[in-house]
Amino acid sequence: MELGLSLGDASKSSSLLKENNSPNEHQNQTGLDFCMSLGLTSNYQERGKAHDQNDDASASDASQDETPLQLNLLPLAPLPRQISSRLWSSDNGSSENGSSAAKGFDVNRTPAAAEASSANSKREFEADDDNGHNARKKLRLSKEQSAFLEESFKEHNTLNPKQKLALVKQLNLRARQVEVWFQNRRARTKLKQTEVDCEYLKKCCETLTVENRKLQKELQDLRALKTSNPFQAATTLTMCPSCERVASTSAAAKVIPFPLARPRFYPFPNQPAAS
DNA sequence: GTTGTCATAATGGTTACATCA
DNA sequence: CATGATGTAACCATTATGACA
Repeated sequence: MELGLSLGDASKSSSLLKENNSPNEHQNQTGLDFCMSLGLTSNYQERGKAHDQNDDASASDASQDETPLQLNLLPLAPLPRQISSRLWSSDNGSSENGSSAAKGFDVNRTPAAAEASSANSKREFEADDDNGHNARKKLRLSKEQSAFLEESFKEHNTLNPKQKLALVKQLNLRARQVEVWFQNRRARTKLKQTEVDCEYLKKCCETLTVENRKLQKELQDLRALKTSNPFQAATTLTMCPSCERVASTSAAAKVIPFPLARPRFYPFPNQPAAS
């Protein structure tokens, strides 16, 4: 069974339903037109969020045998997103009490399984609570699924359509789920990397602060030296050949004759590098 | 049983790119 | 060829859910 929803223009919905098998069906988003299918056909995978349907490999094999049921919603009918989320956690027939906790659309089920269970469902659009609201259903991937995705992610952190399809088949998930998983996984990687970078920069900052203090101190000493003895000060400066920094620690204590002061550059090519 | 926190699945919006008229 | 419309996929920020302490 397929259920077509039309917002605003019923005639458009009819045409949509006829084209329901088109992989581009969801693209008809202009205006108030809104179409969805659910329940008993192989495109059980609902998705009120129309554009998701494109990601679903199974969406294109919707059965053509069923006569679509078309609803024309009244102005106060739920918004598409609400409908969408309702579908996500629609009653799968496993519970009679109607509590939202007991309900839920098992997104891990195969299309066949979903079809079988939804065959008992007559309440796909019933409100889950008094307000007519419903929460989206969040699945937890099994350990095996997660591990497999993780392995796949190690090999390539982005998916091409072929790889995606392979994972979809292997893990029995929807394409959108695989896609979202990779998306979120990339986000986690990026976040982790950002944290590492942040830590590294923090360390750099600390090092530079210490370095800066040292240099400030050196500068202070040099200035003090210069004011106390301007002639000697010039001759006591030494330059580290590696970092090209002026050392002034003992400069104030004794005067080093100019020729003995370290040259800025070693004049001979074979001269060992400064340690 | 309730509450707070955390990990993460899912959503909606935006953008870039390809294709077509 | 240039251009606008449209479709598609990827990314991002954010939300919401489920598990657990």
